[in-house]
Amino acid sequence: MKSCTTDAKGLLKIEDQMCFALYSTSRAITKQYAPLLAKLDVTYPQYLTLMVLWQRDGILVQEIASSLEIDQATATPLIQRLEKSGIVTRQRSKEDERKVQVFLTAKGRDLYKLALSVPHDLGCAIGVDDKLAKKLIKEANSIKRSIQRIGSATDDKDLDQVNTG
Amino acid sequence: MKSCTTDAKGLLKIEDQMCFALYSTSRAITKQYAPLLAKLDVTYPQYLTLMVLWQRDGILVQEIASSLEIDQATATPLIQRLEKSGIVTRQRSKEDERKVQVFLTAKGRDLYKLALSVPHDLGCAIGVDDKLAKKLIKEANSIKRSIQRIGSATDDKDLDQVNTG
DNA sequence: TTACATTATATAGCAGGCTAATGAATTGTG
DNA sequence: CACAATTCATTAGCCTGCTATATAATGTAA
Repeated sequence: MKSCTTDAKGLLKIEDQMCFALYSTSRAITKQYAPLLAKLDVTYPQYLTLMVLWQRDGILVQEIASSLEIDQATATPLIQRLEKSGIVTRQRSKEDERKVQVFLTAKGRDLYKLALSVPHDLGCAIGVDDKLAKKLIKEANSIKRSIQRIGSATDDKDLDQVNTG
Repeated sequence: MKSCTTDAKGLLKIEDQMCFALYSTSRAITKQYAPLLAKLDVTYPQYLTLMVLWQRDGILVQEIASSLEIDQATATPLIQRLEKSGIVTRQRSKEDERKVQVFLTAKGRDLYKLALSVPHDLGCAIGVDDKLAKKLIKEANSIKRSIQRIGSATDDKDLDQVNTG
């Protein structure tokens, strides 16, 4: 009788896990980005970094990290690689020497024109209609808000739960 | 006039990107898993691997890879780390020496009992109701299907698109 | 049966991700 | 002012992920 050490009842199935659905789908889409971003010679996280810089050039390492919702220690080498590619430059702030500002180079600014076709091309590659995309963004954001809400509730008292795995 | 090299019109904003929403949300949830899985002394991908093995012990490396929707070259070292932790054993198949079967050890089987509380505890940590979770799984799966559909359509002729970024 | 393709796994090299620890600059406080 | 705490960035060490390549076993065709 192995019923205690195997999942005969199917209580822990990978295809029922919300996190797995998001994790595998985001990787599937990222894989579709790859050939498009290859034309700009950047990776997906580097592309996200550029998006932020095209909005606000000269922002700090920490601001890029929080925009991408990644750790600062992940952002530093990411930006260093962009610097090595000649897409950005880094420069210590004069007012506060702890801070490092990230600036687009001419090459980095020029990539913007190439990037403009990426969303359209990706739409072709994944064939997802705009309505579903917007709905998913909304739902994903509501999950992140919920996590933040619970996480900040140091006094976690009456938090009831469900099996959302 | 920098309007050609910066995104004044907001055409490429990170918060409008569906892929970013999935990518950042999946990492946010994975971070909530970490303390729960620390009790089993496994990572999230290792936990997914265990889920598959609790369903079908003794399956091949390639079967684990396809279940997790990761590359086979990612699966091998993942399984090797589980082996080093004493959670699984690997063994060349007798009938076909190319194949490697992965078996749970007693320790690996025992972890199942501990894992049973993970979905509940994660629900507490992220506070997402079951209905939303199921909806997201469905939507994510429909995206993956759409990608497969287009990807397999070598004769991609009349595929119209949208900006789903 | 030799030759060639295919299959299954493993390895190498690179780019993220994370936590933890380090270092340098700034801020806050007694 | 001095010293502690904080802040910002970097580095180190680990675990994913990927592509490309290698290696061995199997399948297939001439």
